[in-house]
Amino acid sequence: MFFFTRYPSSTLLKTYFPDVQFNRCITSQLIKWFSNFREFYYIQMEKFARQAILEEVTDSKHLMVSRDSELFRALNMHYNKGNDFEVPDRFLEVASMTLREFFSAVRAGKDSDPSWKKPIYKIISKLDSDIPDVFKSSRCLQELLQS
DNA sequence: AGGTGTCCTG
DNA sequence: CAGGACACCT
Repeated sequence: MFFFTRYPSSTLLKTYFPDVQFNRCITSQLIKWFSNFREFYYIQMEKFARQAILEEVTDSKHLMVSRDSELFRALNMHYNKGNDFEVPDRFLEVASMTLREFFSAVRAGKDSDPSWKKPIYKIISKLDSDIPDVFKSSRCLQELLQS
């Protein structure tokens, strides 16, 4: 689901787990998961952005996340270990945008500001997509089991 | 006060 | 990932 939405609301999550009785604990745990997912995501982005700068990449236009890039491998291994899901193109676009944001921010020296990542987070939070209905837990589990 | 997000830690 | 502290918002 993270491939589609990085900042899901609790209400959205609830609609995707219709067979789960949500309480404060379960809800906050799910929210926590996505928070952890984001942390990993942004850490990777910063790492590869800084690496690109060290490699003296100049044009951020050529900076993108493709399915055969190292960054994609790291992300896919983390969120989709068994390759159970086909990663949507939209995610690659968002990832590429994130990478470029980090790249230009670091290159501009904005990382001296303690809260330099906040603006990037805000941009990325606007890029969430809808989650396909296939992910609604019951059906999703069935498909995983038969594959 | 309770929900949410981040940072830091293990 | 989970736990906990902390800030921010409602």
